[in-house]
Amino acid sequence: MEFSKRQQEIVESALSLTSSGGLINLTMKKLSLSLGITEPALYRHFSSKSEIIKSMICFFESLSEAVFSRISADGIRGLAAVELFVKDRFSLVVNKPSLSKVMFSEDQFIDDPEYSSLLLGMMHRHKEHLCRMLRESQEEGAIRTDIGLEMMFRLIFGPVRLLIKQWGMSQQAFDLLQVGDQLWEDLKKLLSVKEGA
Amino acid sequence: MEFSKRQQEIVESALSLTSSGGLINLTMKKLSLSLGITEPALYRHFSSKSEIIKSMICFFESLSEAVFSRISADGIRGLAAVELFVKDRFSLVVNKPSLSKVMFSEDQFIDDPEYSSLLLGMMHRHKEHLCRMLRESQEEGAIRTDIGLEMMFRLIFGPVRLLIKQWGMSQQAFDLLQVGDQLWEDLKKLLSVKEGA
Amino acid sequence: MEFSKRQQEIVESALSLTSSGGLINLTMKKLSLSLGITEPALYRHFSSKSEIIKSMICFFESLSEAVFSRISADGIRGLAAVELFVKDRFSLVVNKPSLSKVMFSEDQFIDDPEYSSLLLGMMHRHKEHLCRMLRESQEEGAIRTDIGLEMMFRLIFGPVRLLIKQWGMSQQAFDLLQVGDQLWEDLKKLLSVKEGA
Amino acid sequence: MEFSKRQQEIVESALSLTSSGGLINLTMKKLSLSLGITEPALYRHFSSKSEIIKSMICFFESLSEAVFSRISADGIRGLAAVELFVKDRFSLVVNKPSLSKVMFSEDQFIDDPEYSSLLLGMMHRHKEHLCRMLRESQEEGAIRTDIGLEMMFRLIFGPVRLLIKQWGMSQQAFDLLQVGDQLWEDLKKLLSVKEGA
DNA sequence: AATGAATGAGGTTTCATTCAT
DNA sequence: CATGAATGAAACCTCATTCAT
Repeated sequence: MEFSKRQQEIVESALSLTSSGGLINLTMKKLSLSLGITEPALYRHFSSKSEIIKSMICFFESLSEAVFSRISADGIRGLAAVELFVKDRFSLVVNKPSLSKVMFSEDQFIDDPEYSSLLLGMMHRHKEHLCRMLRESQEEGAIRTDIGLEMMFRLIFGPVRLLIKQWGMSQQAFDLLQVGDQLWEDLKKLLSVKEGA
Repeated sequence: MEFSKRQQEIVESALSLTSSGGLINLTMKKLSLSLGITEPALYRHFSSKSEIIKSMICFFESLSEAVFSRISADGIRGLAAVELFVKDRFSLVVNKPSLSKVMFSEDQFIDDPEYSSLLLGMMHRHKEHLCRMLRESQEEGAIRTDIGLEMMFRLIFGPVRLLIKQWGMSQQAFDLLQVGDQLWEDLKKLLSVKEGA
Repeated sequence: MEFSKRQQEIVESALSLTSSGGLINLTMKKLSLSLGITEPALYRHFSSKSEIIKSMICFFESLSEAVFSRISADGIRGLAAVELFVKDRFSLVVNKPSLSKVMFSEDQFIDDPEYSSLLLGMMHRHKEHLCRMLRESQEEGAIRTDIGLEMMFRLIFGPVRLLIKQWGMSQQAFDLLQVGDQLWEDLKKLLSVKEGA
Repeated sequence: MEFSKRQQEIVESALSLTSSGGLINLTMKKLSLSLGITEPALYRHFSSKSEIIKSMICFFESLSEAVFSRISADGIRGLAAVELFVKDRFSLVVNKPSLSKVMFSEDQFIDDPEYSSLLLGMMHRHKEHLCRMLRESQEEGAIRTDIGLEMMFRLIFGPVRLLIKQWGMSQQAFDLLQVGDQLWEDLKKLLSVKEGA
């Protein structure tokens, strides 16, 4: 899925519009205005609004894949890898706050099965990556083994998602990186192997 | 905020439409069709679409408040109260699966400050209730005290929200009540006071 | 297929637009303007442009069916019935010249199978009616029997159609009723049983 | 009116598009796609869409003129010449079925006086050619003389046009060449000088 | 000879809403 | 309490065409 420069600009504008007002706010007219072109011009680059929305989703996928690849290339595994991914999510969102309102907003894409299948696929791949890392962590003895991998995934990424959403909804009222670090510390406390055991 | 019978029917239909296709799918035309009346008739009961949307949000609030009141009336406190609330969320959603797609979809309502302030208020009140319960739990010695209340709220409700979302997106592919029980068991493991301490 | 008064007005306006400029000239905007209403108002009466076009076709069908019924009710049969139908076509077109440009313009409706099947059905029913009349004529001994019914249908209605089209394309340059009478006289000459036989 | 090779390709593609879906289906975009080039490239060869449409009409004219020339060059006259022309129409259409849907579709070109005058001229020239042939036939005593030339033109070509249209609309459901031969036989029966006279 | 990018006009349709009845 | 008819605004998209390259 290669994007031309113009296509990238369009997807970025689309993300920006979506972040401020949801998918409802993403119209071809507003999109073209925000790019300083006319509506028909958009259709030179994407055959439909659908394609633009799907490209937004792919853009997320590519962001995540990039992190997974980097982590893998650096030979990082186990809990350290999970930590890197989690903290990358936070800094991603801090550097581009508009993402915080779109990144975990699967609901908005429910209406079209075209989108939801794309999203489900993406979520599934993320989960696979992370469950693998968590398995490595358990094998290393870094985290407790009395909780299933799927559940552990939820226990970690549920709070991460909620924190990012709170940050977005509060208009960035707190320091996400700092609270994010704290969350990770607390997660480690919870997930570490019980001392007495 | 009292609702007439007709108004309740309208809000229920609105929820149903929103759950299948998001807010984008909630139009006055579809709403009137699903109720077997005409569009102008809706305006007899609500002055605008906005009012209907806000009523949907209030409906959620009332559902939650009812649980909090019942819990309080029964004299239940602390971790037991949290458990009741969490499990109530699961059974709520199981009994009305359409709710699973609307309940934690704050994103869709971001666009209008009118809605987001309502939602923020609601989320804030929930959090207050739950943080109070968690404080009680800590005071009872039922859960660890090395984690802040706000963070503990996220650690519990992040996974709860994510699980419900997974269930909704997977087309109810698994037994939410059973996995929800397991989640609660695992949460108790994590949050219980460490034995060795 | 009952039409409300407003629907009839719309179909008439649509026919008028189509007659001057073909289907290409039939747009919802022009249609609404010619009726003095706005575009959305049209959608109260027809769910789509397609429905309007199909109603135009049905309108033709009803015109023809009315003639067939009248002929049948008057107990007219055989060649006299054919003559009545043919001459009715001419006076129909003379009284509403715009029809001459739409009546035999099946080509314009080719693009949508929805339309062409409607048209084919209509043409087929016409042919059935007329072939029956021609059979009666043969049985009465009014016309020759050395030519098949289908072919006789073409030999009669081919020229009728062509004459009407010539009249329409020439901007009504000649007296259609008079030339039409002449055509019928000539057709009778051709089709009458050969004297010498 | 000389056409470059590329221009011929364009006109052929235009005919093909028009035959499947009418003039409405003839857009510069589809035309360019079907030729594997871009839209602006079309403007290298034709200054406008109008010119392409007019070229389509001229293409028909040239097809007909070619037949008339050949007939004339072969020294064929009278009824034999008419027969040749009629049968040429049938085989033309059989060899390129798409033509059957465009050839007698004058309606689609009515909207623009630019086109209709071209068409009227062409139809007029055809009629002149054929009326001349018919006059020769009468003079030869091959056909009856109690019917005017113009009317005889209609009596012959009305059925020919209708047959071709029926063939096109029926998706080539019958053997046009065979039924066409039968039509010609029947026409000869009708037009031949009455035996008894 | 052809392309990539763009445009103004206009296409069909849907939106929330109003008003007379 | 409800309807039928209508509306202005805006939705997505396609049209023929142009222009710099």
